[in-house]
Amino acid sequence: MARKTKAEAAATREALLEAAEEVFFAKGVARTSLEQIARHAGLTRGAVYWHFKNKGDLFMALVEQVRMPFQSLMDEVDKADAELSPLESIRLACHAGLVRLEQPSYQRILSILLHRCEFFSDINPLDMQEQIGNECFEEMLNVFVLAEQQQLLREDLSPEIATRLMQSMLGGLFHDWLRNPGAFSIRERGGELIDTSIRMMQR
Amino acid sequence: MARKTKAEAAATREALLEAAEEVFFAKGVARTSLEQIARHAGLTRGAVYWHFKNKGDLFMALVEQVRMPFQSLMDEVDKADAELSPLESIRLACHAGLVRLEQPSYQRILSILLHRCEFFSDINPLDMQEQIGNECFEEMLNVFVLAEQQQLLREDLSPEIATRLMQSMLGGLFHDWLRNPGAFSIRERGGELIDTSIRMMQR
DNA sequence: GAACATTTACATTCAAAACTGTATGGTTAA
DNA sequence: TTAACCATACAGTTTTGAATGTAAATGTTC
Repeated sequence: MARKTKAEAAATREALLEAAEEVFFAKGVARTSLEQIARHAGLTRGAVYWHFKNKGDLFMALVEQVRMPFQSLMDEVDKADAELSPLESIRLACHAGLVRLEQPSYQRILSILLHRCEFFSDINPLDMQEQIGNECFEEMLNVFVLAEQQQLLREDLSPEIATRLMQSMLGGLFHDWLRNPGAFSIRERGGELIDTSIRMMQR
Repeated sequence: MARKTKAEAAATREALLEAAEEVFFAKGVARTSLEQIARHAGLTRGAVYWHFKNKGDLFMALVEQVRMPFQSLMDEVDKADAELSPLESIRLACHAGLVRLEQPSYQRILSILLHRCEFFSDINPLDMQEQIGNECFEEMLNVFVLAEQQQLLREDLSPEIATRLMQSMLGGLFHDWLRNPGAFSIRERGGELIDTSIRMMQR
């Protein structure tokens, strides 16, 4: 095969990732072969083995794209309005997270990670799930601590429990929704749950 | 091989299910072969193909064991004390659910269903997850409606939203915990979340 | 800047392993 | 005697990783 330019090579790498995303989503990770991915991208397994070490490596590269730290959502909100109360900031940041979920690619990769893959030879998707969750937890906790310092939280609610409540609720919601995104609107139902949660939490 | 008595045959069927449970849990469903399951039970693939049609059939038989309708938890609570307020009934039923999760077999099968299996040829674990969730939802909703009729719920909280909040929160909690049951005590953390949720929900 | 050498970016081919489903065989409970 | 219960043997497919081929892009030298 003729050698491609660096830009073309990068493009085929992207094409492989996109193909993997689609086939993984459609058939699950375990039941898709590298052959199928390559063909779906109009290439052969040679290309796959050139750009990635193996299936696990390809999977890792795919999931690397979905890091959604809570911090960036907060920044997004703070930039729009710097004078928000901590609870309102959390509320809006959660809403911003829902908006991001409307991006189809984002949706598919998250769905693959949560519902369409198992163990791997040396890859453990559960660890990735946990890592992403922990990052968000730490960042949200800081804001809830701020809310408590300003005496905005109910007296019988600690920042730790508040954070866990939000995390678990959102996590469960995402799981349910990604299982069947057509069943209901995530912005609508998620928005309701977020708003009522925050409302119940404030003093 | 010599023919076994009916009781012995039933015992080997159970042994196969138990072996499947352990190997599925340890290696994930996709990456375990029927050979491995049979050997782990001290048998051969012949036994597997006699008792089950194929891997999907074996998987179905395994998951059939974990139906946990919310109703049975409520009954369990009602039997202990018939004069409970609806909110207290829900609270105790959720606690009872946490207790059931301590049963190792229960834990493993649920973990397989949630985290250790993908699609199948004709089996879709996501449908099972959804079905189990929906059953619990309907039953819990009824009790929350009762709570509203007795004016025990916050005025700004509908029974539907209350139910969804509890469901999502518990679902997210289970997912997190089953990912790594050693990380924290489900009864402790789950108990906290349940209690605070109910407390925040009441008028 | 032209000629040459070297990599790159894949396609193609090959051997090996793993897994499945079925078919067959043997023994004993019914 | 029959057929349940399971072991064993067999054929077939699928997938993987590595080896090999190759033409163009890139680097190097003068």
